Amino acid sequence: MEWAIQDVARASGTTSRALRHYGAVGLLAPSRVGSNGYRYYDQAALVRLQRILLLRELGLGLASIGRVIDGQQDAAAALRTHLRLLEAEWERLARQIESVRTTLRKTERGEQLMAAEAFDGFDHTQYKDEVIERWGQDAYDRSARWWESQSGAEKAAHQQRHEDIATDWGAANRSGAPVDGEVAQGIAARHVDWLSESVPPSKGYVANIGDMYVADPRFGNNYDQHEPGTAAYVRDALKVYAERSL
Amino acid sequence: MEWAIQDVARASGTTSRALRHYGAVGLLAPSRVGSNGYRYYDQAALVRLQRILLLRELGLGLASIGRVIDGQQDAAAALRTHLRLLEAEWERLARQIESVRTTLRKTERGEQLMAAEAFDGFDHTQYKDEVIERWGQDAYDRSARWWESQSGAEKAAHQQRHEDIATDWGAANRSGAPVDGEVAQGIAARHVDWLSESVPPSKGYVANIGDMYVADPRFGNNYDQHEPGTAAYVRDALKVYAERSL
DNA sequence: CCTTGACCTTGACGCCGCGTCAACATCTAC
DNA sequence: GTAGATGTTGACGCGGCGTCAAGGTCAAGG
Repeated sequence: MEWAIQDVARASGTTSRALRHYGAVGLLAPSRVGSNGYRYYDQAALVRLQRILLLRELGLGLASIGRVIDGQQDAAAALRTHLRLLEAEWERLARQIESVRTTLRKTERGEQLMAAEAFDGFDHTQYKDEVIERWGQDAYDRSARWWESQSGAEKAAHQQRHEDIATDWGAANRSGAPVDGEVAQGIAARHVDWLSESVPPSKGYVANIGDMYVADPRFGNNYDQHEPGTAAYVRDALKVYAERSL
Repeated sequence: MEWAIQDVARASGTTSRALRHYGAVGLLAPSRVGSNGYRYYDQAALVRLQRILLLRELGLGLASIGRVIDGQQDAAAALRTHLRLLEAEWERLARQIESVRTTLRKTERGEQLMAAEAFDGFDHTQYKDEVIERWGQDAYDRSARWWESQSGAEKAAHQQRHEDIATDWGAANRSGAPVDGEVAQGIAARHVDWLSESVPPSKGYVANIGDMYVADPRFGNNYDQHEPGTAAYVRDALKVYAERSL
């Protein structure tokens, strides 16, 4: 007993195009191909198709399905792997939905949160892992809570202050002012003051954050863009400031 | 102040490839292009980029982002539409995850649910609308509940019984046995008995279901594949049986 | 001046699972 | 014979870039 492609498609709830596709990728070959090129499927092919469609409904990719069906991979193992992927995606979606809801609420309240919050290289979510690794979970949590509590305008102001400080760092470096001189130490004081808006800065924190500016170009560029080598200059000036004044 | 593409990429947490892509699709043009073809971005471009990335993090497509940013579409409206999509997808994923978990449990218990539950052309979900239209909502609900309550093995057995009956219908038709004769009516009795597994068959139901076998090839093929014209044969035999015995 | 290495360009394919024409051959029924 | 349903292969499209490929440009150092 055999069926034409359209019969199979209707019986299985898929399409003839999909069946041809499965043939093309070597997932399901017709049991017979007529001299006219027509594809015919027998009972065995239907069973195989059914297994394919079952796994596909679960969201597996055609490649995995092929491996499972041909016995090259354990079905349970494939499903477990797949399940983890699905769950991760599901959680990602949940977070995204929350973000959209929040953003929607804010825009409806008329907030212009998409305005001019220029990049500051200190995005409190983007570098989450690094921040936690270096200063611990609480520091991150406090910082994140603080950041979340700010309005768009407050965030923008905060970043503007930093932008000004970075510009001054660049100018100081360009002018050749010594890192332990009055100019540099004055900027360092403002820098620490700026830092204290989000996190109460300890001596060790201030002394070491400069290393990160130098080591990590994602942070350092904020300074080096004004004048090359400024990140290192900032690092040294902050170390001096931490020793002297904290 | 302007920045080279790589600087912008690092500062914004994206890639130069993406920036070129945004340029190519008209989403974000560089503020200046050098005579050497190099792209440079100024503050305004950065602000625009930031809005792009914000919306992209929320999962919006580049096309929508373009419309929103260029003020051709209300941001709130776009976000609401998008939110509905996300929520639908989220629920779909949740259902899929449940399916995978169920399937995984079964395969781990050793059940061969991917085995030979061949298509029967009577899939209780596939033809939902038709079934409801012909026999009403309750009939469908009852049938669906019954079907759902069956295990894989029970479903397979149910379908195997039908497969046997269909084979016999084909043989009876081929042999030329009269539809009101002993052979055909015997098969009709088994057929009705089989039907009663899922739905208590009324006289009218039995008398008319044969019409559907003939009218709808998706159903009729199950019989005609054994011997052409068997669907009509079954229809006639069932009509006689309904009159005489129900 | 030359090299090295980092960075820039355009162009094009790949991914994933088919949907959707297009252009043409074949089967079925009247 | 002819219409209409159904079959074939071939190729593009989708979304958002990643990832070569092949080559031009620039700053720094010898």
